[in-house]
Amino acid sequence: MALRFFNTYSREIEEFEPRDPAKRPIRMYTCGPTVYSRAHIGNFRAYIFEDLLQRHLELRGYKVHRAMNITDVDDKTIRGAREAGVPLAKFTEQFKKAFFEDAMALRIKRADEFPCATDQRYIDRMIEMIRTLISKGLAYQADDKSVYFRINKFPGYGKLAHFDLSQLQSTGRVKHDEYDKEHIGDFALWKAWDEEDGDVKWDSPWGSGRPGWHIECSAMSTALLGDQIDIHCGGVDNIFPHHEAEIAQSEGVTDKRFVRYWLHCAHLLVDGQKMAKSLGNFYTVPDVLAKGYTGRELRYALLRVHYRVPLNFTWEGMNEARESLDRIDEWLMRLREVGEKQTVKRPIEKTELEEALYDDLNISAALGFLFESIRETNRAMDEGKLDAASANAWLEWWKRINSVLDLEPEVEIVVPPEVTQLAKEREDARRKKNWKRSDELRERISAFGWEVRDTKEGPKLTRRGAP
RNA sequence: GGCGGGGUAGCCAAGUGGUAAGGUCGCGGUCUGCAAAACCGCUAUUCGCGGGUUCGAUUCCCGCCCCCGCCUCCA
Repeated sequence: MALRFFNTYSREIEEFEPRDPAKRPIRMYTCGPTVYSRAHIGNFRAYIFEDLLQRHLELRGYKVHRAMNITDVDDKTIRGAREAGVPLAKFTEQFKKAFFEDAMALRIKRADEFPCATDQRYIDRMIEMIRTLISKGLAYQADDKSVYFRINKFPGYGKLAHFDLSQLQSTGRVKHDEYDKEHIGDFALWKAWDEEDGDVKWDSPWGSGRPGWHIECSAMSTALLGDQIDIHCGGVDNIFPHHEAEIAQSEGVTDKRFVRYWLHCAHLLVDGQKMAKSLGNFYTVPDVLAKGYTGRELRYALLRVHYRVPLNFTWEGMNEARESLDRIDEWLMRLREVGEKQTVKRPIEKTELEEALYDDLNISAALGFLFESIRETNRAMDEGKLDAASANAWLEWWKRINSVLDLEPEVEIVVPPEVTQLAKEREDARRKKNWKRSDELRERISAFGWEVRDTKEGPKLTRRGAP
């Protein structure tokens, strides 16, 4: 079955054909965080989508080489550092660290490369690219000493966003220096130093300054992945201007098609509104963990809705995530019990879940199949009709599936001695049919976060909301 | 104004030209001392609204309404 993705460029679902699948890995570039504050869970929705995409490609047998940039110089990082009274690098360091912590909590696979915009290697490359753009007439230095991209000289500008440049309206979000630019839509490649930048500056043929926002991605992606990359992802808000500008810069320099497939993730909403720092309606990963949820639960909550559909974040949704995961956990435990005695392992031949993902990562259909399978195998186990070999076959299947979803609970959690002791006392009480004491002890066990279940094989302790 | 995304049960959410997956919640049942877990049953005569095409539309076409996003440094 063919792998298909919705390409923002064409606005159509297209069959995925990597540029050169035989000779080299798929080249994937994903827009990463701007490290001026801790990323919020809306940012992480995009990173989880990219994680799902990469893992799914790998399950399919592709090798993936992925780069994720870290923007560690821009207006906001400079302002933050100034306000904190620390050097830029020191200011951004804490948020880089936080980003990796949060990504790990959400089980996001590390990219192969995490280039930083302030790396001299990339600054040099940006300067080189800007030089080329100027020599081709695609860029110019204005009176304010900054260098701008001349969008009127690049005919394709606006094609990704499907914008007609004459229709552009200012939202007032960004201050325009209209006197200096030839066209209001011209964007900065190199920003001339000004006082507010303090000691944040690099030398260039156009004087001291710093890179514009978009050029870093063009420089780092082409430096690490080559002139032409297979997949480029980000949030929908990056379509314009950021990715549009990247196309203009990269293709302006190389004269080659920059990206084959543009994939964009819809926003995470709160109360029906986009989650954003500027609106103040955001949660960070630690905020969610502080409410008692695990990274795994948040991962599930952000993963379970198709990436192109806006997802409204709610605590009710977090609870649904918890309950759904508990269902999966219970199922795995039962399968392991049934499969224990049998060692021959061969996955069950079920491809529905993977096929759902082939269809533009249809995660909802995929999870639908997972839960249907869970119900069917649970029924078979209830009836004693699932043999050890089949249980193991399902476990092997799950192992494959879980390499994409990564939703399995952490290693077996050891039951604390206090809980074991309470469970023992409860069994004594139950033997004496002292139900009142038995129920009290169940309550006390529950207070430790554990649940005791009386099964035919005796009492069993399980942990609710496992990490 | 331009360009997108979305509107399917209390909530979340797939899907198809032939009469609606799954999750969660709720109710009833089996099991249990009682529970829990699991399973069984019930829960949208209906897919934003109005037309059209069709034997048949939630699905295709036209018009309209509502929500969200982007329109030059937001994932």
